[in-house]
Amino acid sequence: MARRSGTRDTILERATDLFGLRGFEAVSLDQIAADVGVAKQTLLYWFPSKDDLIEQVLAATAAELAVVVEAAIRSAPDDPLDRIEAVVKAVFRPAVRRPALLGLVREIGRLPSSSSDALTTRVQPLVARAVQWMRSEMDAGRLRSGDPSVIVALVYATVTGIATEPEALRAVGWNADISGLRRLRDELVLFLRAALTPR
Amino acid sequence: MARRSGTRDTILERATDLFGLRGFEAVSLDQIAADVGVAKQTLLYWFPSKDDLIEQVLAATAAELAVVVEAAIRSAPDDPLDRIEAVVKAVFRPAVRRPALLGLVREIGRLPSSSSDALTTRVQPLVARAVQWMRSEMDAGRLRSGDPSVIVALVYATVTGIATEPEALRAVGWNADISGLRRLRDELVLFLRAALTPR
DNA sequence: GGGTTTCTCTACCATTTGGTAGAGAACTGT
DNA sequence: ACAGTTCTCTACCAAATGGTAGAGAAACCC
Repeated sequence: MARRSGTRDTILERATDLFGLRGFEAVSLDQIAADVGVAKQTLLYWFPSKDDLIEQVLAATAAELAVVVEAAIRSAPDDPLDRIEAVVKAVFRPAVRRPALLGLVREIGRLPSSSSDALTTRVQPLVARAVQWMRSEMDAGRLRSGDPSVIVALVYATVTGIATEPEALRAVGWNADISGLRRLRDELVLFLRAALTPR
Repeated sequence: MARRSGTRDTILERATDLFGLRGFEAVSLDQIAADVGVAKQTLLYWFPSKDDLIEQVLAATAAELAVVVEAAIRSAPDDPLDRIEAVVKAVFRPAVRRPALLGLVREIGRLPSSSSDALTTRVQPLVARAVQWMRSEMDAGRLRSGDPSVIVALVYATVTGIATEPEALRAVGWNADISGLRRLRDELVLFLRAALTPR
């Protein structure tokens, strides 16, 4: 049953980018096939239907993001504020390198929830852990008190908003090159520090 | 040349919601027509093409958002931090009432820029003014120093991220009801206060 | 070498897409 | 009452959509 060609992986990768950048419904199988350089029916050999392809793309993306975040958590420093900074920067890294990844997350709301279960079940525990950790740090007085789940949601919304809307951000007079993304990321970290440093 | 029926306005309104919630390419003229309760060709009577409809939707949305923001600026208090809070809350209001409005903004990046000129040219000056104002307040020492354009972009990304991704936010364990949105908004305002209060 | 599995292809299909042509109501000003 | 405009409709079209059927290479195991 071992795969002998890389076609499947290539399809997954290109589909991830196209879906993330333009949306599931807006990208046709023909377009993905042309992008990969293969016949549409080759896609349908590897993935029985477009819905299945979407599901696999989400599953692969969830796995990839989870690995990055887990690694960042494992190697992060102990000081709560440094730790937050490290993890936020880690989340930003794939988003900067490959905005389509977070563009996918944005697309979830447009799907029947069953298709996004793979991603949701992968991301939820990480977030739950983050919220729990933050609450305990707050109780211990090492972070200023607040509602951890709201803070996490806020960071999440910011990161996805930044990562997926470079064009729209240009509409507010901001330049979406790499250095611009870095400045945004650093400003976000400063915000978090200012808001969470214990008084 | 006066309009005798409200059909055109109804089409614009419904199309705004559908486009904002599901994306331009994902929504067909047939679907909009069915939603409005009219034949597809009635749409094409009022708007010569789908592209034209999109353009008109964006123009109307830009006008609507600009009015809200301008009114908020005009009646906002003088203290810089209070002023920021008032404007942010004003921007949030239509987003909360009608998330599709900001969903539209998110769609801009997927359009040929000519189609979004109407929105861009309407929003840009407002943002430019905000940045200029913030810089002068920083110079006067009434706000902590920073890069105003980055801060504005950050707020913008947060608001659109929150307003357009209730489903995705649920994936990170956050509840997207009205009170949840209010809590997020209030937390954002707290962040801004903490980050911008002069030391 | 022969049979099986892996992999990609051409040919085709029903449905949906954005859009055209043009008929016919219904309201308007005179 | 009548001419012109405003407004919505049915009927149709070429192209693109997701998907099926099945043929033909190429690599694998024996």
